Amino acid sequence: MGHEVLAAVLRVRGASLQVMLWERAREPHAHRWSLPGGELRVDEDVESSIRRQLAEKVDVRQLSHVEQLAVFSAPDRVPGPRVVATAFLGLVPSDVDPERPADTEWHCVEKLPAMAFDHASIVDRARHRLGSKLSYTNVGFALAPPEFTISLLRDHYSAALGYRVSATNLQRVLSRRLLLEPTGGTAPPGPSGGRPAALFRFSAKGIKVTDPFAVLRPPGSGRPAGGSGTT
Amino acid sequence: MGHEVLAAVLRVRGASLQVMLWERAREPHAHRWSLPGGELRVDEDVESSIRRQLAEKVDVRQLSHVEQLAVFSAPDRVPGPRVVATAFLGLVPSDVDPERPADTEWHCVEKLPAMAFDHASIVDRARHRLGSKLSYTNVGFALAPPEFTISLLRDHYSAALGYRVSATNLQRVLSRRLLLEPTGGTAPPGPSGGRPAALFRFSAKGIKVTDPFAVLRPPGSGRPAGGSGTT
DNA sequence: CACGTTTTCGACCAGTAGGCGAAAACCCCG
DNA sequence: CGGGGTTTTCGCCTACTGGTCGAAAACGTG
Repeated sequence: MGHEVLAAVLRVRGASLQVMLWERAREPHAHRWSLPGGELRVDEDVESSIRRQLAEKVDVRQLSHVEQLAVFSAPDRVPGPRVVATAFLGLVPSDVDPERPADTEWHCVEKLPAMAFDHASIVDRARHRLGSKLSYTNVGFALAPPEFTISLLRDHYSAALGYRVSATNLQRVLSRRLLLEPTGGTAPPGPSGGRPAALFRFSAKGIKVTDPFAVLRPPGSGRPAGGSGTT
Repeated sequence: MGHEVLAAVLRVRGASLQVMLWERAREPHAHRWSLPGGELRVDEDVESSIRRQLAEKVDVRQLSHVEQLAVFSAPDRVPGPRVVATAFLGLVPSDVDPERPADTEWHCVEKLPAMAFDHASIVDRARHRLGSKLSYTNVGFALAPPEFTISLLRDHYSAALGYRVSATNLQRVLSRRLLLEPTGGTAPPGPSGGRPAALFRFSAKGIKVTDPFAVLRPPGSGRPAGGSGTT
């Protein structure tokens, strides 16, 4: 029974969320688009494996986030011999455009091309996971450059979530979690003028929220923003 | 490369959270305790597989919740040929005590016995996941009988979370999500008297929260308890 | 220098959870 | 049968959160 690793690598481009896809040259499912990945080797765990395989497509240093998504194991998910897949979610900041082989391209997740095997459902799962985690973790910073304006961050959140978010709110929420640190610099205003935006960076001093907030907290532990995220 | 499925099946007993373990009779790791599970067959997906394998230990109808946890894939996680494991989290209500084979026993998660392979870390992961999901989903009901008092529910939450929760708060939080439905009946008071507690059941009319709340919501969507849990 | 544009900030409101403390409902005992 | 102990239940208050709105700040352009 084979085991493969696959990754839905997402990034924000303009106002849309994109996923990195790879056009299959060979049968089965030739000319359909698939997720990067490949067979798990005997001497590596799944995370090492996906990082190794992604390195062929993008510079791994540019991957700002990698996490396990789920196992896809329907017996007939690929034709031929049985293959179980461990799927990952990967994120790339919006300021880098990694060199990539000619057979890979970024596609908007809203209108995916003809996808191979069950890869469309993996992309869906990745979108959903990203959307869920955006609000209660700090993975949002994995989508943005090291220095960014609140407007840019808002646009990224909007693209990933699929609905408009308010810059006022976003800034306040993140500030309360001590995640925003002003760099002092400002970004030049756009061609139509406007007040120059202040630049921020992600503050490592902040609350690192990996897991959801506990709604039911230990007694006397203050409020959510007081920092009760486990880890 | 082999693939196995394993489950950390948890339940609350009194004030402690327990996990179902199985004592290995054969080498390797004979007499150490391990999680139920076994090899994935070629004609089943991982979830079907874990349900089938758990059926040998407990009545599957008593499993109130099953979900994928993570893949454990360190090359040397088990001696001998490579085996990748898909781990699950399972929950059993506290009112049933399934008949079980003589070689399986419930152990308090606080003081686990000598565990086989990497199973201790899987139990840890399961505890952590349950704790996280308790507050923002309704998996809490999977730990309780179909009819329960608020005090019982509070005790279960306390056991699973590892800290005291207030019954007042718990009731209010769950009520706001429309998850509590009074049955009308009352439970007899304990041996030391006291006001009889009202019985509740889990209301299917309520907000089914599977994913975390969105802290940043679409505009004009009201408040968290207004029901913005995705799905 | 008035105007449009974009960012930033402050104020207000509704809703949420945490923390009491009092009242209700029961048992037991004298 | 009434008082004391026990447990549940309910109401009130506070702190804090996120959503919304509008005004002020800071820039370019005509």
